[in-house]
Amino acid sequence: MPKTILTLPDNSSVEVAPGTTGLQVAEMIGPRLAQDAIAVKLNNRLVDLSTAIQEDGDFAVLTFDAPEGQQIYRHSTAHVMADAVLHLFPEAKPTIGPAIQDGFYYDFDVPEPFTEEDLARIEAQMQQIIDADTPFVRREISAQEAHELFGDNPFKIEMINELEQSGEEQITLYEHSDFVDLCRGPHLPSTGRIKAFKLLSVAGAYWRGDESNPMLQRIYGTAYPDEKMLQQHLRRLEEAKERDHRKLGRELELFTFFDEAGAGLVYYPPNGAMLRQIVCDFTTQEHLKRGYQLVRTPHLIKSEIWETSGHAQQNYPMYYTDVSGQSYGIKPMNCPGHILIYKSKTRSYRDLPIRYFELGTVYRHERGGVLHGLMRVRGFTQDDAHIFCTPEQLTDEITGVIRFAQDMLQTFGFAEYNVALSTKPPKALGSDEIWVRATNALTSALEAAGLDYEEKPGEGAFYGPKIDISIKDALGRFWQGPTIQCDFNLPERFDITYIAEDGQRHRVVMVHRVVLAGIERFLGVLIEHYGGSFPVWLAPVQVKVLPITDRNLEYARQVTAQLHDGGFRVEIDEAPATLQAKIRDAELMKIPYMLVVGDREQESGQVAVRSREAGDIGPQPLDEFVHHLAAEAAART
RNA sequence: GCCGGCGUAGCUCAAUCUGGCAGAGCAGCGGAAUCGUAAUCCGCAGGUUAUCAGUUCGACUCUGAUCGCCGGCUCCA
Repeated sequence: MPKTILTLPDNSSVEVAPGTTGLQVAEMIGPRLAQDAIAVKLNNRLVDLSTAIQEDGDFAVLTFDAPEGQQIYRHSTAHVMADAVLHLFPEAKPTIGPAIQDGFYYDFDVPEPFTEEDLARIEAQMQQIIDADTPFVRREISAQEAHELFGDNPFKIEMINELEQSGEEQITLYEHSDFVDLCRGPHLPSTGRIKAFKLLSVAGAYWRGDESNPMLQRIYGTAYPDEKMLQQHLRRLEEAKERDHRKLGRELELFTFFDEAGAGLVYYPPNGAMLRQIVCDFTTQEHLKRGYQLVRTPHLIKSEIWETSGHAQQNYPMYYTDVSGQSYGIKPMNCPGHILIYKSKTRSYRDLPIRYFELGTVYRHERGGVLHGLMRVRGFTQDDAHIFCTPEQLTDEITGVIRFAQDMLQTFGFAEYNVALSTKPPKALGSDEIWVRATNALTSALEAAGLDYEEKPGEGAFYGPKIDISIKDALGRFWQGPTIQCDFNLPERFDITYIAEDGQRHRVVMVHRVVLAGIERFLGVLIEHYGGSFPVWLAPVQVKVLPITDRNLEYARQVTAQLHDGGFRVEIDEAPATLQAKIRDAELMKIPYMLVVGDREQESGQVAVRSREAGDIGPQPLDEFVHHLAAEAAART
């Protein structure tokens, strides 16, 4: 009797009769696994638990622990949601409903947008469908049949046409009870397997993300294998709200916007301006250490330069101003300014690489709907540098930038990041040779740094390949961080060259790179990462001195002055309030250290230290505290 | 820019649905109290209800436009 041999993830293998289903194999491995099983991965293909296995190969049972398992679980929930929506809104046309990070959505074409109230009704209907526990059934039909089945849904017809064009002969359907959807699958065995779900929000979304297409109504939701995990997820969302940099920014007086002064334009009151300055000073010093040279370029540049750079023709969202018949563009990027400085002299190969650094403030007219606190603004400052080098120097330069970025991220407490390499897009400038060379430089630099990276083929800019690093914050969310872009375009447009050993002019290679990237966005991420509780080296106010009574004011002022003279950021709370009230105020402002000074401290020349993290840690001589504080600040922890 | 939801004191919110004198807590200011590790007490002040226009005897409330914010789409550092 023939046997099918399956190799399990632990490299052991099992032999089963051909036609055994994935679920049966899972049962053989263990009843618990069978219970948790969502689908099966067979030779890297995802299949239903009910699929009969006819081939040898690698076999894995997917549970919710696997990313694919989560996606399948949630996508099945999306089907159930679509079913519920059609029950309640028979005129709705379902379109697509994929699983996404932490959940799923489904887009519908409906005459009237859904309301928040509709979500509760849809949830109730979904629960009924789940309680009915009907199986998800896979079915394959011909394209012809699919056209008939989905004839009244132009979105599904569009997808069917595309499937046909890509050579699919059979169209796969999944159905449960009377709901049928075009779907590759796989799915859960039955609706009853969905244990905990919640619909979260409604929003408009364009069909296929293209704004020339009709706008659909999207419902976001999430699903987990048990109520506890769902509640945990919802708590994380609540926690994220508490750490929202917009809320903390107001409470800690870090930044603000003025409705009357313009959207997306940031104002920094003293605390925020101090934090920003600390970050800017730090990145400037770190650049200087690494052989970058400081340059400075104006905010206004004649529009002709923006024509040379190509921004004007691209309709880049720039601000322009016209004075006495001369048009100026407010810079949306720092590169042209740096290029002008480079071009102001003839450069020899001996001069290269040249690394120009500027905390460059740029303005971009971002569309109204995309502005978001500090994360997306219209005026922002980049820790921007441009490296002008020879093709041979590219690998070393990029390696240096990656190391730099790693150091900086570590200092700010970001331990994890994702790295993406975007390569040559279909429409690109520059020779194949230079693209290969630059792409190799980027990959070998990534390998030299020992970084895992995801390759995004064809996603580079038209002018060159790039590396994007996104950083993971304390809540596990990823944010766009450092980027490194090779540029073959501007060196051509501005005709920038160097004289090589052969005495001839050669085209320079240009690298654009930011480390913290937009300082505003970086501060936003930093605020959320630390939840506003900044380490001593970053805290706008490091120490608050709290005199207990008016008798202690004079001593408290001495303590304050001594710390201030020592270079620390210190404030005194002279308000006629109780100690408890002063402590509360300082705690709410998340100040790292409070120094309580009363009669006892005054007599002994000490300070009673209260730390944000550890609470009351008792009296000590001021010198001892200063020593400790200086060490903590210097360690940047 | 698009879809939807919003905009009341510095902040958090009431009154808006059903048009009829805009109200509270915190913060602020004044005073009393001088207190030992997360809110002392009393008092005062604070508003062209985002802006502009319309409907109405009368608009925070209804309508429209503009500005701004929020959740998304798209874009992006």
